[in-house]
Amino acid sequence: MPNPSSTNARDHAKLIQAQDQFVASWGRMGSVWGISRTMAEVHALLYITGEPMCTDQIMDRLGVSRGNVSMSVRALLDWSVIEKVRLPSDRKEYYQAELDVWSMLRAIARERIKREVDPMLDALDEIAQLAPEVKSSDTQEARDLKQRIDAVREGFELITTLTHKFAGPSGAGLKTAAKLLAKAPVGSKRPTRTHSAKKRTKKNGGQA
Amino acid sequence: MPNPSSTNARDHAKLIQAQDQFVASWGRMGSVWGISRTMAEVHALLYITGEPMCTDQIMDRLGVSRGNVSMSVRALLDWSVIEKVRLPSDRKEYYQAELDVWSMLRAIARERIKREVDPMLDALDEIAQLAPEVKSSDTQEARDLKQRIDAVREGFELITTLTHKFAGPSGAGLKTAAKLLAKAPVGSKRPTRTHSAKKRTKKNGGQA
DNA sequence: GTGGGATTTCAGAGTTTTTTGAAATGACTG
DNA sequence: CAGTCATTTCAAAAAACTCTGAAATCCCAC
Repeated sequence: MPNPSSTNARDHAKLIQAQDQFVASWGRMGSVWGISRTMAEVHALLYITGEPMCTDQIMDRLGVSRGNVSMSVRALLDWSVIEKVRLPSDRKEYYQAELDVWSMLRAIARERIKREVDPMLDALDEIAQLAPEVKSSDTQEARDLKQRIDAVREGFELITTLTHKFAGPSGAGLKTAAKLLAKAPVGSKRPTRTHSAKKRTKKNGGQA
Repeated sequence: MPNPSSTNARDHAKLIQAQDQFVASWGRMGSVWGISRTMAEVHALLYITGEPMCTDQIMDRLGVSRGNVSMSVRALLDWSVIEKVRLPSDRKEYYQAELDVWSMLRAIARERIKREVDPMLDALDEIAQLAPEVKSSDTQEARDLKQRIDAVREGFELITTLTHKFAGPSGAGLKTAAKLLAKAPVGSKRPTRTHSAKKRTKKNGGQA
C-alpha cells in the first residue's frame, strides 16, 4: 500500500484489526449459543463492517470454505438477521446484515426459544398424556409428579409468551422490555407465596 | 417403597415411564443449553422424583458410568440446584434437587450469562482499546465501527444488569420479572392475538 | 438451447465434547 | 490403623459436531 497519508494507513490497519477481533469473539461465543463458529463469524463480519459482501469476500476474509459460507449464509437468512442485496454492477449475490443490534438480539432470543423451549413444551404435553391416568389411585407420588410437570410447563409457557410478546417478528420491544425491568423496583425478598398463575394453558398447535 | 396392589402396579409403571420421558427430554435439551446430556438427566431425575438418591441409584436408573455421575453431581452442586443429604441409615451421600422450578431457571440464566455474556463484554472492552485511536482521522468507517461496538456493548450490559438483578443469587425474582413484563402494555401494539396460534413444531431454522 | 459462472449439497475428514472405567484418593468403623 | 466402601480423577475411547472440497445443480445472458 502506498502512503497517501501515513496516519490514515495506520488507522486503517487498526480498524481491520478491531473488526477481526470482534469477529473472533463473536465466533467464539457462537459455539456457546448453539450456533456454529462460522455462522457466528459470518454474521459478525457483516454486522461490524456494515458492507454488503459476496461469498468470495467472506471466504477470503474468514478463511473458510465456500460450502461452509453457503450454509452459514443460508441459516442467517432463515433467521432473518441478514438479507440478500443485488448490486447492479455484479451478478453475484451480496449479503448485508441487519444493523440494529436489538433486532439481532431479538433474533437470537427468538431462535433459541424455538429450538429449546418449544420442543420441551411439546414433550411436556406428551408426558402429560401419560401422567393423568393416575388420577383414580392417586398416590402422593402421582400427584407430585403431575404437580412438578405442571410447574415446569407453566414456567416455560410464561417464557414463551414473553418472548413472543417482546422478541417476536413484530418486534416491538426487547429494548422496551429491558428498560421496563431496569427501572422497576426489584421487590425486596418478600416471599409472595402465591402460586397464582393458573392453568392458562395456551396450548399452541403442539403434538397430541 | 411403594406398595403396589395390582391396579397400582399398572399406574406405577406409567409413572415411571412418564418420569423417564421427562428425564429424556430434559437431557436432550441439555445439549442445547451447553450442559452435558448426563448432567441434565441427573438433574431431571432428581427434580422429577423429588427423592434423595445416591450415586448407585442414579447410575442404575440412567445407565451411565460412576465417573460421569460423580462429575455431573459435582457440577449441579456448584450451580446449587441440588444439595447433599445425609440419611442416618446409610453411609452414602444422597442428593436431592431444589424443588422450586424458578430457582432452577434462575440458575440456568445465571450460568449462561456467566459463560456467554460476560466473556463477550470483556472482549468488547479489549476491542474498544483498539478502536478509539481512530479518532483524529475519523473516516466514516471508523466512526461506524465505534458506534456499532458501543451498540453491542450497551445491549449486553443491559442484559447483564438485568440478570444480576432478577436472577442473581439473592434471587428475588425471575418470576417477578416475568410477571412484570406479562402485564406491561407492549409499546403501541394492542395485545391482540394476531399471531398467537403459531405452529410450535417447526423445523429448526436451517442450522447446519 | 448453450456456456460459464454462482450456489448448493453432502460424504468423508477433522475437531471438539462427552463418557467410560479403572486406579487413586478419601472417609468412616471396628 | 487396617479394612471396607464411597468418591474423585483422568487418560483414552466413543460420540457429536463442524468443516471441506469437489461434483451436481441452478441461473442468467447471449
